[in-house]
Amino acid sequence: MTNAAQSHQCPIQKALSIFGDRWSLLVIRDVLQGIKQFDQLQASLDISRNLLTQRLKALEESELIARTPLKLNGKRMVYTPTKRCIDLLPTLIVLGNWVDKWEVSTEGDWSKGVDIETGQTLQVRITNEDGNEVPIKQIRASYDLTSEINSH
Amino acid sequence: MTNAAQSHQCPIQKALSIFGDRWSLLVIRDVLQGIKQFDQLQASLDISRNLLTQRLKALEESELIARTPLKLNGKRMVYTPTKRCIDLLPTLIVLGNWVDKWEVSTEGDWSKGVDIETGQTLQVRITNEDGNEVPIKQIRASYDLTSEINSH
DNA sequence: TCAAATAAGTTCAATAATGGAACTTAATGT
DNA sequence: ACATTAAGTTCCATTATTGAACTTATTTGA
Repeated sequence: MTNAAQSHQCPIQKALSIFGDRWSLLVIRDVLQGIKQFDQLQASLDISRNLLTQRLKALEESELIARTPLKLNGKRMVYTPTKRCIDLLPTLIVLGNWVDKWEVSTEGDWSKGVDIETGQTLQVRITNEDGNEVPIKQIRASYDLTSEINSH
Repeated sequence: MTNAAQSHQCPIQKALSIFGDRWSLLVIRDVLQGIKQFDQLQASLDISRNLLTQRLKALEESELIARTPLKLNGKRMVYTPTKRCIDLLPTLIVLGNWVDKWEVSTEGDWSKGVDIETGQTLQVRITNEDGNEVPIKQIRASYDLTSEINSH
């Protein structure tokens, strides 16, 4: 219980408090892919319906997903990503790139994002304020990782 | 149950199957920050000890964390990040940047990574193969998001 | 050297989260 | 009008997480 408070300030912790359960990020992925309706999400994810209801409600409250009637005052609903949700795309892309690099091929649609203009595969660069790429060994995460790198 | 198989091929799904529970990513964060011992991790995270045991074991099996005795044949253990774990840093940084952008300030150490050479804050760029930055609206995630962007 | 403190877990019972299946209610399509 | 589709809800079984006390071995310090 030494410094659990610190954890609470941490942005990673904050992010996990928003979509750090077993389903939310997959719901986000599907909504970003254009799946709009409850039953389609349920089928795509193979998630329990009551859980999907909960997750959608929570994501709506976090303003990551908007829930609007298909027709005015109708009961058929449509789920769409908000701007902040769309802004999670880079996160999903880096994560996808990591998996592609380190795990045996998963060959899904989501492997990498694609540049609409050129059709090219997207990459993620970590840069400093000068715009220069910073290699991982040169990153300090409030701790000097150069001493951490082992042989695995 | 339509295409749950598709989910299984997806790298996001794969990533979540490795560290997509409520604790693993925080364990990874702490280990990347240089926390090395069981009790220190437990105190920092305020996690139940038996769960921490489980998570460390799973992360070791996924080769994200190495568990080695502090002294040869000793019982005191040391947990360190593997290369693939260190390679998750960009993901953590993009995620942290997202939180910093969209959520009220959390002011933790982990806000952003830092370039050891210049001390500068790190940024994330999505680029195409030509090295040109690609704006989010120009990203296709197996679906054209330009039609998705709403007013939220 | 020997007792006290530290480290790394394990065990077990209580609580919370998730999963599965059937059910309700309203809107569509024919 | 009638069958079907869509969006949930309800309820129970299963699994995961939590909290606290307990074990075992290792250090540390008087």
